[in-house]
Amino acid sequence: MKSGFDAKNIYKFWEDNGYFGADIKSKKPTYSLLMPPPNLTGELHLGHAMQHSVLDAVARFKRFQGFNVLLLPGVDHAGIQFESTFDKKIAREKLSKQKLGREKWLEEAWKFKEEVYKSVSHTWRFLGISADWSREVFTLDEGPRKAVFFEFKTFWDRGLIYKGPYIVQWCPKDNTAIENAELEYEERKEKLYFLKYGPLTLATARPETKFGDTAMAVHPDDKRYKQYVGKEFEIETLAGKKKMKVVSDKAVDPEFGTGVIKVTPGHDFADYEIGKRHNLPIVQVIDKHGRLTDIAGKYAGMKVLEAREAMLGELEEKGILVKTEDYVHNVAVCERCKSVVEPLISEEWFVKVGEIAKEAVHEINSDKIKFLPKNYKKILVEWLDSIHDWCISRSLWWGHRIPVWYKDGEMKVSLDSPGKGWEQDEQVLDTWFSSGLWPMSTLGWPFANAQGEPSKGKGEFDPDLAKFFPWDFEITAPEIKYLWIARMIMLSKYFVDDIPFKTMFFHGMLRDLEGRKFSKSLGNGIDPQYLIDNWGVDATRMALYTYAIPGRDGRVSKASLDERGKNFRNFGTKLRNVARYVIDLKSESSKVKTINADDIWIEAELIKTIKKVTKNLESLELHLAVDEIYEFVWHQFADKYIEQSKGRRVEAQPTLEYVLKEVLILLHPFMPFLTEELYQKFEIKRKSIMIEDWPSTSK
RNA sequence: GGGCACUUAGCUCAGCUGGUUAGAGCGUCUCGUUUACACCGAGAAGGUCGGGGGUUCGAAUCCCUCAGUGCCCACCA
Repeated sequence: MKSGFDAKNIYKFWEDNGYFGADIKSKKPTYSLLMPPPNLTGELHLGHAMQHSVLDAVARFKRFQGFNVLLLPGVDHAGIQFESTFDKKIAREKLSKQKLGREKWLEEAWKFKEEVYKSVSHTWRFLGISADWSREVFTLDEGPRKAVFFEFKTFWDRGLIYKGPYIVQWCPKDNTAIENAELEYEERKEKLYFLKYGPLTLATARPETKFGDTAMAVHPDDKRYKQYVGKEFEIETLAGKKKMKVVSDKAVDPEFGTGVIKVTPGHDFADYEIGKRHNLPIVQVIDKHGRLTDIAGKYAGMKVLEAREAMLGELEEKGILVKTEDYVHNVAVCERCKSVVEPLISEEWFVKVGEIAKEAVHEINSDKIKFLPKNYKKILVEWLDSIHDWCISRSLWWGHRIPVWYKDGEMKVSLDSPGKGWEQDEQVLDTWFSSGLWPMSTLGWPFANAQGEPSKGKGEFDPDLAKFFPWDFEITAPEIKYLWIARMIMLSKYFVDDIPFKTMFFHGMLRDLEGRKFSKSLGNGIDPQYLIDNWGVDATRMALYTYAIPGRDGRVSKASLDERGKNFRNFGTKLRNVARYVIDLKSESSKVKTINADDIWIEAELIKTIKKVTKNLESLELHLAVDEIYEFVWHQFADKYIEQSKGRRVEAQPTLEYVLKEVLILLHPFMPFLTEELYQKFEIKRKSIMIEDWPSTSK
């Protein structure tokens, strides 16, 4: 290495020497790691820094062990999240979607994406991530675009995709349908209103949906109301009198409220089902902006909560509102923007995933995937067992546009425009529709062969897929286990008939001291760059590894991270001083090798440490590996052996050098920069510590 | 309502395929200006491993139970 030893130079030195690249022609055994693509909505956060550091440590370890390692990097376009971040940004510049128009908006969005990407990319290099940058993928790249089209086309041709008006969870703020898995529930203290409907009284939390009621329902076995079932009554509404039937349905809980419910098929999932069973009409009361429609008369245009407040007086006046009770229940909110979602009817695209999920369950139950922690196997199987059709359309602009074209009532599935006059579907595909293909689309699937034909699977025409798939290692946060992990397992099985990865590592969530997730809105985030600036990259990585335990959340604060950062910074200094003592200040080595009890002891301890660290790395318990090396270097090698060597320095020199060199290699996966710097001080050496061999214990 | 975790020193946490006096970092206290290092060294105090019960020669580690905390899923209007 020519110039100085700062991290930047070291990183460039590695990159220039091609140490990060995977070799498709290599005869060595393969070990592949897939980076979970971070969302391009801001800088990398601590969780990213942790998972990417883990990937890097494993990658470096496997290289030492002689594997042909592929660590493939990439980023995700993150549909809803990116779009709302970007819209907020342009709102500050007094711009909007309406003002810009789709084309211009997309143009600006891509510029913003590049901006954010730069910072992410910079942080990766700062962290020392040894990824194969020549293979980096963005989910909106041409490769994934074709993969997504292939996915859509295949589902379409096989009749698994359908479009139609269905009840969906609608986020009025993001203005798009979202999935159940994208919801959160918040406990709210609200009121339960008892309303008089003809001869019956019923309880509801949502009087504003009254305009959309098309029936009343009771439980079939409820003796109290048997006489009313099937009959029609005239009831008083705020928009005049209206005829309404009483139906019986087992979905009604006779214990709740009065045992009677109003059925609003347009704005409630359960009611929608009841409506289907009894052929009830659907009336839209709430529009896609969360406001009441014209049918609500003078309440039209009001937001849901406003309308609810506003209509209470009139309800009471007309004697419809009988009483109110305090009521605590869970309200569904959008996971991204936290606004209350409205179930409503919308024209959306769906995939029938039942059979695909079944196959995925078989795959998981065959234990070909090792889950860490292992209880995630059960968690995923349970979710897949009760899966419902996947709503894949989003009313957004940022994403893969639905590859369907219309002209004169005709419709065509095509990647690009079929010709003049064809209009493309306005909607884009759910982000996870493309992310679910990540394990394959990153390897060139499905058009990897020379003929440009879709591949049938891991065949001879897909050299990358054949070589690196399934991935040996994948890591992620537990929060996207259904959205992403389950989808990858389903889609891999369906399209290439295999598992996507052999080991699936779910790390814990880093939380603040109150146990809350880190989020921009809470402002409790800790920037990894802050830690790097204060304690250095290597120390930051070490601190993060102590939290990288499968399935265990970690509570951290700036202070607690500073504490660990400082500790490992000190450890780095310790190691630097050890190296100074051993190498810089070395006296002549003894020609005759004399071994005493101390030498035998330290070598035995070293062997023990190598064994433990190797085992811990194999089992992906990085926190234990870090602990072992720390203990050995500081308290055995430095405090004991080096202290005792001072009286017999010349004799001890070969052992000092031997142990130090082994230690540097053991530590390199975790502290790559410092170990490379110190390694370069040895006179007889390979060009880089990265091309050393993992210490052997057979000595 | 269902499921899954967690509860170990003042703080944040390791350890848990059962086995010598239960560990780390930080914090606290005592001592130390030795020629790698004060971003240091030597040493000390501090825990009935949430409560109770069981299995065992032996349990922080396995089983049952209770309590508290957290997370996930479902969701009743």
